[in-house]
Amino acid sequence: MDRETVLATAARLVKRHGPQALTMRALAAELGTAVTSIYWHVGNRESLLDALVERTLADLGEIRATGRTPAQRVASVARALRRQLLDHPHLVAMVHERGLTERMFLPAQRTLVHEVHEAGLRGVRAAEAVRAVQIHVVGHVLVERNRERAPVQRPGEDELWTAQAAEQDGALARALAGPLDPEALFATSVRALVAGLLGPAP
Amino acid sequence: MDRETVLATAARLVKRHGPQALTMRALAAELGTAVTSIYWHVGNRESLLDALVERTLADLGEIRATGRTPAQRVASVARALRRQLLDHPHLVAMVHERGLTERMFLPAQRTLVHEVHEAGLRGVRAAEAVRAVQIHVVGHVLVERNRERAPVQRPGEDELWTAQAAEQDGALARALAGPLDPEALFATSVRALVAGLLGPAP
DNA sequence: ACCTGAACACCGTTCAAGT
DNA sequence: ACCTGAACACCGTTCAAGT
Repeated sequence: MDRETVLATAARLVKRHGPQALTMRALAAELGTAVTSIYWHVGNRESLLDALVERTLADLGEIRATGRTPAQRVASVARALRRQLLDHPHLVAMVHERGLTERMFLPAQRTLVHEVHEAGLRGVRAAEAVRAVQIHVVGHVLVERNRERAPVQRPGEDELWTAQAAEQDGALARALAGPLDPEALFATSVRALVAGLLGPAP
Repeated sequence: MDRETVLATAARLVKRHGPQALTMRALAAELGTAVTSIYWHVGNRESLLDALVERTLADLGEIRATGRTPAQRVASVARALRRQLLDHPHLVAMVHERGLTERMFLPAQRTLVHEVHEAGLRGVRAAEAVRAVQIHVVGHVLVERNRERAPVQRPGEDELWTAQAAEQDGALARALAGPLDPEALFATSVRALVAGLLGPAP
C-alpha cells in the first residue's frame, strides 16, 4: 500500500457518500488493511482530509472570461467559478469546515484581477472589486448548497406570503412563495453587483 | 429538572464553547443528572440543537431601516442583518449545518420587501432583489466567520501578490496582499449590489 | 519501512428497571 | 411522569510488538 492509494481510495469514498462517511474504519475496510496502517501513511484523519482538499483544489482548471463588455466578462468569471464549485459538491463543505475559503479563491483571482483592470479599475478599488466578487460567489454557493439538503422549512416562505398579500403586490407574494431558482438568482445578483462595482465611484 | 432547564443549560454551554462542545455527557454533567434523562426531555441531540436554533432565531429583534434614499435604506437593512448574525457567533454555523438558512432570512424579509417597494420595484423584480440581498448577507457572513478561524493560509495571497506586481499595479498588489477588512468590504459590496438591483432594468 | 491487534477514551442512543 | 445504570454500536488515536 501507498500514500497515493490511501488518498485515491479516500477520495472515492468521499465522492460517493460525502466526507462524513469517510471514517478511518470504513477506509481501512475498503483498503483491506488494518485501521492503524492508514495512520502511518497520512498521519490522521484531519490531515487526510487536508490532503484531499488540496488535491481537489489543484485539479480545478483555469478560469477563462467570456463576453464583450468588461461587466459581462467579470460576471462570466463569477459564473465559471460557481460552476466549478458546484461541480465538486463536497469540496465547498470541506473547504468551509477547514476555514480555507480564501484558498478556494486563488484560482479565479488572477483572472479577476485582469478583467477588473480591463474595466478600468485600479489600486484599492480594483482589489475591493475582486474580493467582493469572490466572497459573493463563495457565499452564494455555500447558501445554495445548503438549501439543497434543507428539510421542509417551517414556517416557510410559502405560508407567510400566500395568505397576506405582500403590500398589495400579488406577483411579489407569489414569487417569494414559489421555489427559488438559484441559477437565475445568481445571474441577477452578479449582474447587479458587477454593475455597481464597475459603475461610477460613490 | 425541566425541558426549560435543559435548553437553558445547553444554550449556556454552546455560548461558551461552541456547538461541538455540547455533548450529551457534558450536558448531563453540567445538569448533575444521568445522560439518559436528557433524552426524556428533548428526544435526542439533533432536536436539542434544533430547539436551540429556533429559540435564538426567535430572540432576534426586529430589523429597522435607516437612511434617506431607498438605496441607503435597503443597504442599512443588510448591514443590520449582518450585525445580528455576527452578534450570535455560533448561530450562523448551527443554522448552516441544519440547512435552515432560509429560516434565518425571515426576520429581515418583511422589512426588505417594504424598502424594496419604496424603491419602486414590483413583482418578480422586487422578489429577486429581496432574495439577492438576503443571500448576499448570509453568504458574506458565512465566509467572514469562516475566515476568522482560518489558520495561516498557504500559499496565501500575500506571497502571491507582493512578488509579482499585479499587472504593474502596486497599490492593487499591496491591497490584495494585505489583510481583509470585512466591515469595509461588506459595506462596499452591499452598496454596489443594491445600486445594481435598484438601478435601471437590463 | 511498513503492518498488526489490543486498548483507550471518547461519542449518541436504547432499553429494561426503578421510583 | 421522570430518572437510572448497563449495554450497544460506533468513533479517532496510541502504542508496543511484529515482519
